[in-house]
Amino acid sequence: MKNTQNLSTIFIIDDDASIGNMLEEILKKEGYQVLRAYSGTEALFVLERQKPDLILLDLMLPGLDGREILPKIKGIPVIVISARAETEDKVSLLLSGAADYMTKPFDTRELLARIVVQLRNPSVAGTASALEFAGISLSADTHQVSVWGLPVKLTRTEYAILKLLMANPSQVITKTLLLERISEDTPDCMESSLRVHISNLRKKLRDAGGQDYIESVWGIGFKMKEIEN
Amino acid sequence: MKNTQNLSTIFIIDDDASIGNMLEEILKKEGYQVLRAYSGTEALFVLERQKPDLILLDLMLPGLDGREILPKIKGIPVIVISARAETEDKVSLLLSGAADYMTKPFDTRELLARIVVQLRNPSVAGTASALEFAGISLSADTHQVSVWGLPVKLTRTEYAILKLLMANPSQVITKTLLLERISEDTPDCMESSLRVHISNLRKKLRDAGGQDYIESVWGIGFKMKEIEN
DNA sequence: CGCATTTTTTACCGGTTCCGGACAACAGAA
DNA sequence: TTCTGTTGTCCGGAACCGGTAAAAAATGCG
Repeated sequence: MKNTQNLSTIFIIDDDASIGNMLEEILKKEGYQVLRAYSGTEALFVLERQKPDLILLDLMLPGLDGREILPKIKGIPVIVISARAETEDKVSLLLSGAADYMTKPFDTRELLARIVVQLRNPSVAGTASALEFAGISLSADTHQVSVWGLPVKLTRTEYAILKLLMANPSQVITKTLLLERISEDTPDCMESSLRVHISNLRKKLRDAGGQDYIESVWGIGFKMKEIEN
Repeated sequence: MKNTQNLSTIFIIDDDASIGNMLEEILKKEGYQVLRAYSGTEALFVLERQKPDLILLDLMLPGLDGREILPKIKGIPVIVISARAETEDKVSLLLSGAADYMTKPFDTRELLARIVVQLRNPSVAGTASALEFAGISLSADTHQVSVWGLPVKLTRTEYAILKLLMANPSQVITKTLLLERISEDTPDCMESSLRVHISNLRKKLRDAGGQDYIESVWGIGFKMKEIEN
């Protein structure tokens, strides 16, 4: 069963033309859309305007190393392809955010299978465009939120928090997870800020909807309150 | 700081005791909760009552083959471990739903990294890490506990204790182990405190369920009481 | 540059939870 | 039984956490 309908876009980042061409050919034969980049800087440039569903990243790159661009990729699964077979390399790359690691030379059938595995994941691929929860509606494209029709003006952070909470209703979101998602690269110690943001968000929602929507779980984090009609 | 709170449960399905024991030891050292099963049928039986966060599945199993139980697992990532290195095996297993595939012998560091990759996934909305025992249900998602449907409000420590006890039902948990897991950053948290926590936990469960669920083993520790219907 | 908005820090309060001692109740050994 | 070590529970103080307001710092905008 091939992906003949749901053609996903795969981004090949590889300076080696021969391997890249072979991959492109195989992937296209499988019905995938293919993007190409031949250096790390080029890859980042492409990623600024396009959002592929999967990235095949060769580590040996001119200019920016693969290791350096991996942390800059967010929300897209990355399969690292490398000639290095040492465990240290695999471990460090996987822990740095890679979704999988294949050693050259590899069997293309296995690569194709592992690509399917990644694309099968409904994680970030289709970022839900609209969320709805007990009167709160949140649209991703317009970045607007309304409670029972009344528009509510939220700041960027408040919006991010609410989105994360509404994406997993009735599930506790850890404070650490919230902090990671909201302010990506601050080392630590803004747990107090989170409290303030939650407080402000609560207030705005309460002013618009008349009730408190966010529940705090002592010592753990926050969740959307279960509302019974 | 280490993730003391979010210890995930990993389910090892392997009939080979030596490999299984080694895995269990390593995983526990990493702070994971471990479940074991030694056959396919046993694995399915366990999965009816518990929902781990990840499954390590050895293909060579007595009775039900690993291939047969893989399709029955839904919503939990499965890392297949097998001695067969042929591409056909990898491909078929990956396409059948496996999240990853490791060939024996493998480097445990790589396995640990790949486990992290799977657990890192903002997992399927499905309820992971749910435990059920004689009317007590404990869900990791909502961080809530209920006895025969009645919600019980537990402290963070109480929750941790109960989770540890319920993860290994009818097995004595030593006081020292409980102390290690619960207050990771207190040098030697007094044993008297643990007694208090257990006492409070007992009281809350008793108030909701009408009976005492925790049994104390003189001089050793605690375990869940065996309850006959 | 000045101004407005947003984010972060700081401080404080009230409530929750934890700790560890005290002491009675209990189980096991002699 | 008596003695000894363990367990269950009560309790006060300490430490911690969460909510909010106000100030300070950072950011965006014209």
